[in-house]
Amino acid sequence: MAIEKKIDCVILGLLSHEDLTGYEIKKRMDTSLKYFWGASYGSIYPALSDLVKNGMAVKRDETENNRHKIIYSITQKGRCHLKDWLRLPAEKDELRYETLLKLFFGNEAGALQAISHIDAFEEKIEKDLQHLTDSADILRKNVSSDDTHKYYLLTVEFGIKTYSAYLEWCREAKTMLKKER
Amino acid sequence: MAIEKKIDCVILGLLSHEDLTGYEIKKRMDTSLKYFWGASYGSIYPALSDLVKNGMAVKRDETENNRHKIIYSITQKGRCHLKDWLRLPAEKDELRYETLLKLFFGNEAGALQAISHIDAFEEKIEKDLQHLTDSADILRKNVSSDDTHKYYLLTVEFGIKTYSAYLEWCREAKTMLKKER
DNA sequence: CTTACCATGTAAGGCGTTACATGATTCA
DNA sequence: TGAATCATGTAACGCCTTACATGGTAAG
Repeated sequence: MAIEKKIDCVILGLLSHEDLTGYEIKKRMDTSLKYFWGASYGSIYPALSDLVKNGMAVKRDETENNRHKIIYSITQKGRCHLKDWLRLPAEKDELRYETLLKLFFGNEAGALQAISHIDAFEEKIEKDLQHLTDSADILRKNVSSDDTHKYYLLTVEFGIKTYSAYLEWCREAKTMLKKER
Repeated sequence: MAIEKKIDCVILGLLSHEDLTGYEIKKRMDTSLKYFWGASYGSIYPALSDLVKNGMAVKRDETENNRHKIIYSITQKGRCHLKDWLRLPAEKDELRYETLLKLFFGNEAGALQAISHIDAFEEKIEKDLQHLTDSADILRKNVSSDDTHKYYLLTVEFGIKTYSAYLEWCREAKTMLKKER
């Protein structure tokens, strides 16, 4: 099993904090990680099976108020694997913004349409920024109690910084487009 | 042929400016578009075939100083398709930063390692920012002559804004990590 | 009683990269 | 003469998403 498969490493990373079910892992992806990494059930559950098969994690069945769960824990081998991967330099930081793509070809459609794409983008970013700011407030209160919060906060602050820059750009871009029409 | 296939729309967008060969399209992807969209030959050439098959583009063979080329042009139908796609709201703006992922799990590896990931990230961003700044300077000089430059400049300014924010974050994040060790 | 959430998975198919294969020309 | 660039393509493979399939529980 090579080191490169990202989904495995992400899951191991989450399991290194705490034991989790596949469902809970998905929730983490949709909240804490969603701004810079995503994954669906269709990749999470098979990855969990592989992890167990390769001795990186173990699973146990539990029933809580008649509800069946499969809880995964990281093994020593899994922790080593995670550490090896964390040591390697990041190889791919990539951004795919359809909004920018549409803007790039903006002359084909005109300034009004470009502005409406920017408006939609701005609205989404504003909402997400609010959410990030809330997260940061909560994290700052707990940052001393748990070291994992410190690193989580760092990624949230990355989001806040960049999303604020996006908003600045939105305003300037729209001003430019309105002026030159 | 549905509207959704991105690679087709990107190629049509490029062809809406000028006739191009597959090779030249790849070059555009690696320069003007690389900060927010990427594509390899393995997706470009098949897409070009499909585009011709569907009447969105036409190709012609040419020989320039004994060098064989296949030059593609957009058709009226292709232009309509492009415009239809440009009208639709952008559905996916997504970022996948392995650096942030590794940072998120930073407590497993420690502050020193986190800092070295940030250093690598910072170095790459600084280089790219320089390149973006150079592009912006050139574009600003030509922005009045050609409307397509205006929109190109907008995306470059997006890059400059966000990359500058990244650098600010890098410095703050490192300060935080060094202080708390 | 029905909507939302908890919970686990599979199958088909899409999309794209990497690596390979080939060959000409230009420049040092 | 050898490296870089121009130029076109294919095949294998990997990875992931979407949609489907199933069923329990909590809350309103």
